[in-house]
Amino acid sequence: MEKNFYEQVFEVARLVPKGRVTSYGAIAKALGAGGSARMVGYAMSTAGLAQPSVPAHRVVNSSGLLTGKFHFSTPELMQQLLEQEGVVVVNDKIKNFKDIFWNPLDEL
DNA sequence: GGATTGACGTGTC
DNA sequence: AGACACGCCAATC
Repeated sequence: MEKNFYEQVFEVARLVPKGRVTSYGAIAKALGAGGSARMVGYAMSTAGLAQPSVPAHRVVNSSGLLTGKFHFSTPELMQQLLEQEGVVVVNDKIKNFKDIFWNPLDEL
């Protein structure tokens, strides 16, 4: 552990390619945190304060639901950003989530 | 330094 | 299918 847990989370979150999404649990696992998926989400809450903007909109829960959209400037921002990248969002949930899901472990 | 918290995950009812 | 409960682990108060 040379970096803080937060920084590691931010790092992985920034690695998410455009038009793709990942889940908190996947990131946690990629960091070796395993079941500490909550920490990932918690870290993301500070992502807004992180200097290199973190694409938190590309990170959703395992169901592909935009759980953290309320933490953005505006709840609509998250969905808008995703749609901008070609991600289809329906009813606050990502369509074809499994299809566009980006696994950090696949890159790491 | 103990208790609380939390943008989660999985399993049950 | 929707709601509820418990578990995990680190940061913050």
